[in-house]
Amino acid sequence: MELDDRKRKILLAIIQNYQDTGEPVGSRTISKMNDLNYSPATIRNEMADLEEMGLIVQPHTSAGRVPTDKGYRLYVDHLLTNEETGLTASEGGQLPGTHMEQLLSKRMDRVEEMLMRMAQVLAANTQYTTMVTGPHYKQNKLKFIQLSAMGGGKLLAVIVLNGNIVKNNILDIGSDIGQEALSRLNFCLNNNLNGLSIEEINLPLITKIKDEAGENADAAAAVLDAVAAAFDKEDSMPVYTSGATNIFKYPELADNEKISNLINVLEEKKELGTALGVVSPNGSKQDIQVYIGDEVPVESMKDCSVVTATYQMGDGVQGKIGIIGPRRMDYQKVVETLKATMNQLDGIFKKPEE
Amino acid sequence: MELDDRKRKILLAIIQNYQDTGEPVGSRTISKMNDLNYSPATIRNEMADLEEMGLIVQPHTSAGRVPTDKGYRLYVDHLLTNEETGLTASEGGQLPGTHMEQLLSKRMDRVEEMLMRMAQVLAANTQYTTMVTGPHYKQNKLKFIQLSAMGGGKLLAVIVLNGNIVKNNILDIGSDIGQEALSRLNFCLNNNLNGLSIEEINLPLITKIKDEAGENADAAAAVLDAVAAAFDKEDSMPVYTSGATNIFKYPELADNEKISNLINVLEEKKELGTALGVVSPNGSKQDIQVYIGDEVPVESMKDCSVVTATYQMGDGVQGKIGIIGPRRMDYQKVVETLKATMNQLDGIFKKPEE
DNA sequence: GTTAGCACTCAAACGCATAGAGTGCTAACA
DNA sequence: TGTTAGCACTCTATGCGTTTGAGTGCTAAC
Repeated sequence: MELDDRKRKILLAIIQNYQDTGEPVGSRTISKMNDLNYSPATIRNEMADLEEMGLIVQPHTSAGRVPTDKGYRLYVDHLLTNEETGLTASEGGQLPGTHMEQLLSKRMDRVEEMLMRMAQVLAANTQYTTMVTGPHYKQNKLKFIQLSAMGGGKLLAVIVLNGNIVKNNILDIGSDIGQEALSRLNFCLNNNLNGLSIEEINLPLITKIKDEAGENADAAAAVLDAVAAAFDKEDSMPVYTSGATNIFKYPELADNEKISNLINVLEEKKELGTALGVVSPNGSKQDIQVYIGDEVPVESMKDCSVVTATYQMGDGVQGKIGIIGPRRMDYQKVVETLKATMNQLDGIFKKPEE
Repeated sequence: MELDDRKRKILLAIIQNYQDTGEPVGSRTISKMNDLNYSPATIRNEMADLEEMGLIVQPHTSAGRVPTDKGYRLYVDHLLTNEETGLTASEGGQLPGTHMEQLLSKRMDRVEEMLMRMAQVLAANTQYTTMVTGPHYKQNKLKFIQLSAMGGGKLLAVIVLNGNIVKNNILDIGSDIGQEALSRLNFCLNNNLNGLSIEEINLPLITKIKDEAGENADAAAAVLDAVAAAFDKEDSMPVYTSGATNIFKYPELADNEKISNLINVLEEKKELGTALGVVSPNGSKQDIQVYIGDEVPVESMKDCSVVTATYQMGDGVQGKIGIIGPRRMDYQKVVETLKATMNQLDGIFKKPEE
């Protein structure tokens, strides 16, 4: 069966109406809309066709129609490829970037705090739940290491990776090292390791470093362990969430067990990496992905939809932002908000780098 | 009216029964218990007295009795002052410290991760919600500062406070400083500041440092700002939570709006400091506090009870652990679990310090 | 002081009728 | 041939009266 123009219009009308109300949409409602001057009976015939095509369903025999995942997919694909469609602009309310602009222009030095705030603002603006991963490096390299004596046989190793990702490690090396020996060890490590990726730190190099370190070989080994840990991806991928309680606003998600599962995933931050998907190695700038219902790769989110975007921080550092809402999420608004946010982020991170 | 022994026994029986079931307790239920061989009518008379004393109430005329906050308070005070009361030991299930022992014996170097895990284990063991503050210093002092050049006019300032609390700050100072000048600045700052508390860094000292820094006075000022930020308490008090979804298990908290508010507070971590109370300056070792219902200082937790404990990490560093559950929380189990946890923490942090 | 008995209360559960939104089908119409 | 009015039918949600049962307070007897 063919999806002609009238059918498409009706599908769109159903989706829009369902987005607003959350209730199944009947033929009479559609027939009363301005641009569709047909009787309910005609609409009903078309609806029967749309149902046959798997784009809408009835929750029960005598109810209106609700879009299926397939129906939403059609709508979203249409939305993403063809920007200025017959869809009305996201109606009024808060302008997507209003608060965001002030927030981002502050240019906080603590990137993490900024990301947290960003999650909060996005959640408040969209009324959905937001998750943001910390910055993540494509192909990470060691910038430099700084060792300091802490007394009590402890050594502070500050490890800085490309993209200014800083990791602290307090190492217990048994006994204190003299100031001069520490300087030498510091120099030795930096001399041998700076600019290398984790793969380039191989056994011969490690042996060489231990040789050069002499009596402080143990300390050198401890620092190398810390370096390995600093490169560990899991570790360097914190996820910030905000607006988890927004899901209470959508009655179709109101099942207590489901809410509980979802909030649990958000709190324990276990599967959020999966939900956000992999950062595509050579992804385009605004790599916006939409997962609808069952398409979401996390079990407890299969009643929701998730929209993700990749942010670029210059210098090859990037991360992901995800917005979780009900299936009947306002995809248009969310996609627009994400695009605007990405643009602003780009502007801020590009300028001061030059 | 006097609270004689029989009345106390009946109150205890009501509390225990209500803890198990969450339902109002009737006179017949109490009368069937082993150690109270009285007819329901007798029990009813006593119950009427207990109600008059404000220790129990009826949710409605023809319902059983439920303990009031005042009733719980009596019970908890009794529990805390007089350890080995007629109360049966916390019955079976998971031995409080089982997993905790393995966890803590690992002695992770990353204290924060350990605290997060601790929150998780406590939540799993108790089936309540847990919050843990990061380590917090009573009267904090600067241990040392380490400056490193990062290129691009950026400076990495690593600030270490007493108790090995490490803060990173990337400072933008406009133009790079030469290696030698940086060494001098580093020495100057450490020479003047090490061992001082925030109050001791006063204007004359700041002027002196700027003088000594000479042309790098701006950079010195930036570092001093970073030091002030490092001392900022709000900033150094992360709160980890776990088991937020455990509240779904208790039907008396099942009101969606209340759950939403509570989870929101837990997620945004706003008022958790208030909920955990102030760390008492000269508190005893295991400073266990119980807040029942309306006693909890946070609005959205007034339907819950909160039990807090102070943990000591040696060297004057301490923090707070809080457990949030329904009013009918198993106070005995929670208090015991917390005490056991505190003891284990003490053992671990004391030993390697000597 | 304790207990049996009884009338009373109230929330929750149940059954049942009703309203109303919406459908599919058929037949008539342009 | 596409569109529409009309109608019988379906199914959920709502409201309402009834019943059930747990529990109480009071009184009178032990």
